[in-house]
Amino acid sequence: MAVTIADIAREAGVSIATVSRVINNTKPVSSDLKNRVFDIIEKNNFKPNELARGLITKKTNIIGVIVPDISNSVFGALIKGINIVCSKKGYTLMVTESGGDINNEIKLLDVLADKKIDGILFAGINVNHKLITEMQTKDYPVILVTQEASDGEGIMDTVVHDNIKAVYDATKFLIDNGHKRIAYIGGPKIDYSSGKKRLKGYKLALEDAKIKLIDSLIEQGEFSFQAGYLGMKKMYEENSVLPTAVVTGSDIIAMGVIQFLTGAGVNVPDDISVIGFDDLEFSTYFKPELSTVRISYFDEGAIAANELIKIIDGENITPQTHYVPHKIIRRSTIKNIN
Amino acid sequence: MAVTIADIAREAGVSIATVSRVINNTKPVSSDLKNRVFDIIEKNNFKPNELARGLITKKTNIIGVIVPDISNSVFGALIKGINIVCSKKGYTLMVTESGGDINNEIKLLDVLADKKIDGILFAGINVNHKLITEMQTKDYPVILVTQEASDGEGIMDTVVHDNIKAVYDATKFLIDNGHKRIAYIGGPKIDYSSGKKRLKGYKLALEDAKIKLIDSLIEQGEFSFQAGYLGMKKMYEENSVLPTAVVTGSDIIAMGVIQFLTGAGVNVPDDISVIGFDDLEFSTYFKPELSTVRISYFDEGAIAANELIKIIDGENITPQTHYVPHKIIRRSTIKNIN
DNA sequence: TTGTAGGCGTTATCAG
DNA sequence: CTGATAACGCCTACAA
Repeated sequence: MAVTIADIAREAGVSIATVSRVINNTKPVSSDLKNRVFDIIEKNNFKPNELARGLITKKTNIIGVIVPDISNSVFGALIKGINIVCSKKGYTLMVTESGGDINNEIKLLDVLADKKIDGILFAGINVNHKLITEMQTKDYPVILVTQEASDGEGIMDTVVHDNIKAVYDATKFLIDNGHKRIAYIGGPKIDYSSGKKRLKGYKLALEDAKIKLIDSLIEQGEFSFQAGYLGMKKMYEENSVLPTAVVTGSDIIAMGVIQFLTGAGVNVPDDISVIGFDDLEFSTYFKPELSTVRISYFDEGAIAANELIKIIDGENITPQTHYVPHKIIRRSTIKNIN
Repeated sequence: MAVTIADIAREAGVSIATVSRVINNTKPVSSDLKNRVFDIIEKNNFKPNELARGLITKKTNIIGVIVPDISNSVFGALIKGINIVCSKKGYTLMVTESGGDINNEIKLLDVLADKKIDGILFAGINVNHKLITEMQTKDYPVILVTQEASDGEGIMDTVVHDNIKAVYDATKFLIDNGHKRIAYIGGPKIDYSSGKKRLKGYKLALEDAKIKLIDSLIEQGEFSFQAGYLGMKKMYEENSVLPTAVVTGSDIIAMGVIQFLTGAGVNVPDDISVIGFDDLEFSTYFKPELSTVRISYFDEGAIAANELIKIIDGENITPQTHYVPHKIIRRSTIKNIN
């Protein structure tokens, strides 16, 4: 049986209340008494039971995290960023995986609630009205990371990168390098921020450059190597005139694209330029080294965690969307054809 | 204020005890009463407070995880495996990151204890006597994953791959392909399972094949691309006769090795064969496609989680080391020179 | 500055 | 089968 506050009180010859006060420094206690109690606590290696404490204070110092895929390096970086600030501020992480399925996400919202977490950092695929309503009925704060709400944007506090702008910049970068026939191979349509918004950025950039959109140069699928490979294959087979460049929804997709191209005897970047998205560690090791849009998921996690903790601490914050800057990284997969 | 068991009892016109019984199905309750209570619970969406419950039952259904690096894909896969079985069995994961630092690990052992987790899955770098002693004084079970104890092996329940055998097999594979001058570039010496043991496997294989060990063909450093690059560079510069093959401690190291070799005009695998370790997703996308030793960290996590839950459930298990099988994967970086 | 006692939401023991 | 009631370990008015 672990030592309790009562044991300490007894040994120190004081009341439980007094011990509690010195532990929490919540009310003045004479310094000699304080020292005596501290010594006894130290000696017995006493640690207050956090369950009992949480029962009263309604605080557990646990923060819940919901991500679609724990083993995906994007979310790995995100969680690392979250953990860095949380652990520093005395919070422990409860990490869960949703598979991106909304019913699962709703379930996890409850599982974590049952665990009495102080707040949640939520990375979803499509944070729609239903999900938001669900979140708002909870008695803990939740912050969106990596993904903004697809419905009623601005209602939820959010930390993301500007997906539209990021892909806009990527596309613009290719245009500035002389490309006009630019394809897009990106993530799924259901994925609001990473699917829809990125596509939008692509379209906007073409529009601003007065380049006509060509439907057969747009493919949407999974965020996978295979999807990139197959998407490029389809495009290759269905277009008599190939694009000179392709914007992709992720580095993994880009790798699949390049894999197909190389296999088909199309040289990257001599024949076709390719730009990725995310800037995974491996993108540097890939051959040819992948040009991409660097996103700091680590930073997003850290900022979101900070924001959440502020709210937990009672700071009155009006919901807003924080944008973490991105950066175009030029490596070896883009050719200037001006 | 959330609804409590008292509210349910009142509305159902029964005692709190009765409600508790129908919830936990711990003692017979007349079926009509049971139904009435269930209905009211349903209607009010009542969920027992897990803190209060845990206070009494000494069970939280939380499992703690300690890994050196959350964003490392190896541990990503491990955690995913752990989570799959834990979530299925009603456990939630508390994930922490140690940086591989022993003092940090000891601290986390306490942080998690304070959270009243039911048990811990521990992935360390060097699980020495001090750490084991620390673990054994805790009042919760801990299972080692990915790493066996460096001191007093067999004392702790452990789930790992056989590092010695795995690298032995890798080295043997090269020998069988006609190689005799085989180098080793692996992880740090402090790392017991992944550093020391893998080196041992290499040495054993050479010994069994009656190949003399050459000190200048052995490099130990970090598990990083850079370490692989620099290790190979050093070896390249210090040996007049290059090896015909190199065994590495990880895929990342192997990639660094190949990067240097390629840059130095040495062709892989025509001039030098290389074999990695882990089989990361990216090893297939790498050029040339990396031959490697496949380890299923996912399985290790799943098995370890299962084992831990058994212990938590009171099954009396004698500590043992479970080995998860590995597999040599031949791709494009090994040449048969027989 | 310190102590008493009630309560947080459950489970578990003991009667009936 | 069902109901009081004492824990579980701690915090926090309220008194003193």
